[in-house]
Amino acid sequence: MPAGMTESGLTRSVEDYLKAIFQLSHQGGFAATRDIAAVLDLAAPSVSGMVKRLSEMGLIEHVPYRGVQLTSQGRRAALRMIRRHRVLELYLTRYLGYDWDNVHGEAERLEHAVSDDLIERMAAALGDPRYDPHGDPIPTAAGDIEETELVSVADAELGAELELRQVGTQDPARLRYFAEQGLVPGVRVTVTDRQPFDGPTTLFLASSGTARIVGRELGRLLWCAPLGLVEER
Amino acid sequence: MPAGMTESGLTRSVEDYLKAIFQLSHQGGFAATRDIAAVLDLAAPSVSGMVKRLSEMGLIEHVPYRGVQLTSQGRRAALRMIRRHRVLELYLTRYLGYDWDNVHGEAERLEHAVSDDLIERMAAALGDPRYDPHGDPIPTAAGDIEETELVSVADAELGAELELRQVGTQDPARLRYFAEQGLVPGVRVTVTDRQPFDGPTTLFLASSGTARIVGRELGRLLWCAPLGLVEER
DNA sequence: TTGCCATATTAGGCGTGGCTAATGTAGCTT
DNA sequence: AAGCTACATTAGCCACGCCTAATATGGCAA
Repeated sequence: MPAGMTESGLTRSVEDYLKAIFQLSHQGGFAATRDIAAVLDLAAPSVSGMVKRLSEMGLIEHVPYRGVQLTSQGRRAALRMIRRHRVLELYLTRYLGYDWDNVHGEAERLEHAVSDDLIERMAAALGDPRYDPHGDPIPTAAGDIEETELVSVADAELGAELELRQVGTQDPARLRYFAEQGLVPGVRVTVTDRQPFDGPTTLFLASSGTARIVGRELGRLLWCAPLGLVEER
Repeated sequence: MPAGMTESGLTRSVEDYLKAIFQLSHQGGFAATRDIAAVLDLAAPSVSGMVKRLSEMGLIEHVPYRGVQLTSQGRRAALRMIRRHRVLELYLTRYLGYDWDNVHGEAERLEHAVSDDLIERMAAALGDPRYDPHGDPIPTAAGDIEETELVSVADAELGAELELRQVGTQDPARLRYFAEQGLVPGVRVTVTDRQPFDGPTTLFLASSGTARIVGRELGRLLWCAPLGLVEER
């Protein structure tokens, strides 16, 4: 086996591209070259070059000047990386004293180095978890991932009773702020108010009996399920 | 910071070379190009090329046609990698169900990816351990390593009472065999016999009251301290 | 002393994965 | 319909880290 490869037979770079493309083509669409470049912090021509290689490897479909889409093989590899990342985040948080705001970078590097065997040992130690510390679903070892319809706090209807499910950022400062505000996965909130012109949303937290005002930018990071429709998790 | 680098600012390759050179120049001497190549499973010219770079980086001294030696900076970097490797081996063994015969490869890949922070968290969880699962001393975070005079079973004097301290192989088959035979660090043995012409050594195991016959090749892998001079560890 | 042989080095090449500068293309706007 | 602009691609470059083939060196043996 050639050098520079991880257990999957792919390079670290390839693994990072696939993960980025997966996240960008979330709703079935195409991922644009410049968006991939932005996510990975690379120059656009570097992405063009890699796109060519990934496409020759059968991991993506490339429509010139349109963007790329994962093939089923590429999707499988991407989900594998996401499983690794999320299992690592949860393990580090649960057993090694990491917090949800500083665990991302460590998992980002480890996800390329650990064996599948180690990931499964960690998952077993964690009791085959379904969600990572940010509430994101952990794909199964078989490559299935839960897809739930969620609504962001910024878009939720007035009066809606919601359960906060996922916090969609890895920015440490924002995560620390959310934690301070008690805005963590599992919390139940009611949307009591929203200012006009895309203004901030006011939430009532059932548990603490207090209110929170959440601006547009942060509100878009807080993903909720309508209460009442809440399945057990 | 340029790409392809680990937390130390060195590449994976560089880290591997330094570790190999450290282990080869164990007793203060020079490490030869071909020995480095053999340890890392590379062609000799690849090593010549890297030697040039390492030497320009100030990590080694190179005497052409003689070999290389670590500078103090190189030694520090090598000991850091050895600490990482050994802490990882012990952590994986203690907490994630690995055995001493299958933990090496996993640690070998992780040692390049984990942060110093994570290593220190693991070390803390383990109670600042001094020895890895094979009995090898773990360098401190400050870069000090215990140096003990040990004698191999193959060279030990007849009648000597010894404590087995280190098992000097990573070969799974040999390690499993040693474990089956009860030849693990901490065990006390007496050298009761040795066949002539570099023949096998017979050991008496105090704990089980049984004898073991150990051939030359394996005997050289079992490193012992004379009993009586045994400091607490 | 001269060869020979093991070892080391130099020469030249390749794949990966970045970069900048130059060029092409699609789609909106006037 | 023409042109502008944002985006994508191609061209050409570089560092890293490996390789094989060719050459140099040092030490032992005849």
